[in-house]
Amino acid sequence: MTPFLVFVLCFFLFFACLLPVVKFCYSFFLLVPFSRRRWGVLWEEEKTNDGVKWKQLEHKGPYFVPLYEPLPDDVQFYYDGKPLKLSLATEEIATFYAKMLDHEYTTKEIFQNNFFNDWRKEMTPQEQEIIKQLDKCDFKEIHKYFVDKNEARKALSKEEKQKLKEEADRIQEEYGYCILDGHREKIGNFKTEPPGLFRGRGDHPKMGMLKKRIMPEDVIINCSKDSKIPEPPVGHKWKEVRFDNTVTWLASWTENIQNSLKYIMLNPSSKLKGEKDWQKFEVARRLKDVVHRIRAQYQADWKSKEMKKRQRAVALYFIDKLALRAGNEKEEGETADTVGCCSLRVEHIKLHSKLDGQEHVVEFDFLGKDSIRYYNKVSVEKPVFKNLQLFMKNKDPGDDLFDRLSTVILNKHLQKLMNGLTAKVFRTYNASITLQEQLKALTNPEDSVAGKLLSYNRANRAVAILCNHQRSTPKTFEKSMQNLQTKIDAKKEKLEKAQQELEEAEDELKYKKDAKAEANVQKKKKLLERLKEQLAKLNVQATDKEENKQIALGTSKLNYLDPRISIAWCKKFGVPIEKIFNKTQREKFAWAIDMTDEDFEF
DNA sequence: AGGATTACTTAGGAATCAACAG
DNA sequence: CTGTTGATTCCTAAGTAATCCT
Repeated sequence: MTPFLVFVLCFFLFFACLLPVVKFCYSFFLLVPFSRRRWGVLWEEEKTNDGVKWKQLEHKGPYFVPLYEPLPDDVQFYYDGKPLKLSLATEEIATFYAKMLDHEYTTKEIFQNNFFNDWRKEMTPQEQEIIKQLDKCDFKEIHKYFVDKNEARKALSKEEKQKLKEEADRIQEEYGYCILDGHREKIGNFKTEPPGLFRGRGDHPKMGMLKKRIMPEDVIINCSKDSKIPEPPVGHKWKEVRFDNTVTWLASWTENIQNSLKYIMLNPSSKLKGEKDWQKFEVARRLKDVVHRIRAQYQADWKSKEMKKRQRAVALYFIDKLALRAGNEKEEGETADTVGCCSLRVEHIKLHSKLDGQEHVVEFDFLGKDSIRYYNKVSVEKPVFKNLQLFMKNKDPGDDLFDRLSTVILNKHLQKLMNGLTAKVFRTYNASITLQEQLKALTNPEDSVAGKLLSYNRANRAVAILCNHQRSTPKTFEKSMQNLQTKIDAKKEKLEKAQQELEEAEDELKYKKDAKAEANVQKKKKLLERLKEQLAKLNVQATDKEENKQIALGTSKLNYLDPRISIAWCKKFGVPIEKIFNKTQREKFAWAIDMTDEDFEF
């Protein structure tokens, strides 16, 4: 080897070794100050290594919720009027039911039956012999015990509460964080789910079933090979320890109700989740560029010779226009009967050639995710209407509306139209674009901050309505509305009084033009102005509240609205970001707060 | 190809916390 | 200071969609 070659080799080796150092320094000294770029660079980096989500992952495993503490001897369970001492396992399950006694769930037959079935399975043979009917079980004393215990906890002294808080903080500190690629990151759900009775939403066939306690033997740990592997609690073992860096979860277990997996994952504030979130909105922005083409195509497909294509085109139209969910098929009898677009049945829509002065109206009425009702009357294009008539012909109410379509077929089609496009992207896209348009239309630059916030909430509300994000009217709604009205009335009265006083003061000024009278007029004027402002603010509040009664704004804000739209709006109109994003939201959207200027356009 | 499994996002309600009025 | 109320945080169920498996 010639000295020259050796030199060249050393030269390259030297720089190869230096590369990580250079990279580190670069990111440290250059990118941190210009943090706007940080996310961009990181994303670029991630794209190159396919499937690998991290290089280093170290954590302590899940925090296991405390074991069951038996009831004191004087708290009794009664069967058929007679006290009955239960075995520990049976007693624990009894407490699950007892705790829920004043919840609506326990009045439902399915809940009762499922509970009783599962409970009996865990009883000793002797208990099984005695306890044969749920309605002979008396849990009242146990119920009262827990109610009292709750009260007692609330009534604890400041110091005692502080102590409990400190203990919780200690657990959070120990189990609530992990090390991911050298950064300490917050974990989302670091505790195992406690045992209890399954609370499904809507008409769930499994409500009331026993949700078993998770033990270390059920848990799979995922971490990096060279990290400090978490210790299972003493006397226990993990089900498995694996080192899979193509997934983002830290631990998982199989839940016994649906036999599905549960995961311990990172908090939304983490870099990993933030990048994913950002990516999601970038995909939606790409849809913006091609959506016109896609719309033109599905409109053309309404007239296709193939039934399959027509169904696809009509379904996509619904997903686009009404922001419906995709609607995967689900196993019958395992979950509540809910549907999305592709799984709509004939019974879920009604067709009206004419309704309330509109033509070709489709009336939707079905239960969607979480058994939330979707009810809407929409006037559609004539070909859509004709197609729906065709799809419904010779079908029973319980038949699929789109019998030749599934989410898999639809998504395969979408994938061809745009890289990364799936049905749910339309929801993200339509939500974000609606917010941007509504903000443009509703914001008045002359308004006060409070007025601008009302506009923001209204824009947010338009999105929530589009996405059908509902909530049950808060229990205290009527009362708090009344309180607000009382306040408004009081303010009005004050205002009238101030008005009168001002007039009087002005009269007096006309009468004796001295400095004192002049000052008085000015004072009264100021007071009047202030009261007017306060009244306006209260009225705004009342409007906002009423309009928000059954609408949940949080879900769209957290999941569908590109935070950069909101941040740009704040910057443009001088509204502090804290007014629209609370602490958690600011943490989740740190990536966006970092990179957004006032001229950002979705 | 298509059903099953896995991984991850989205969702509303309950529990808890903080702010405010009385 | 204390109880009420609204806001925030926690919890975990219920979706979507990718991937695995046969």
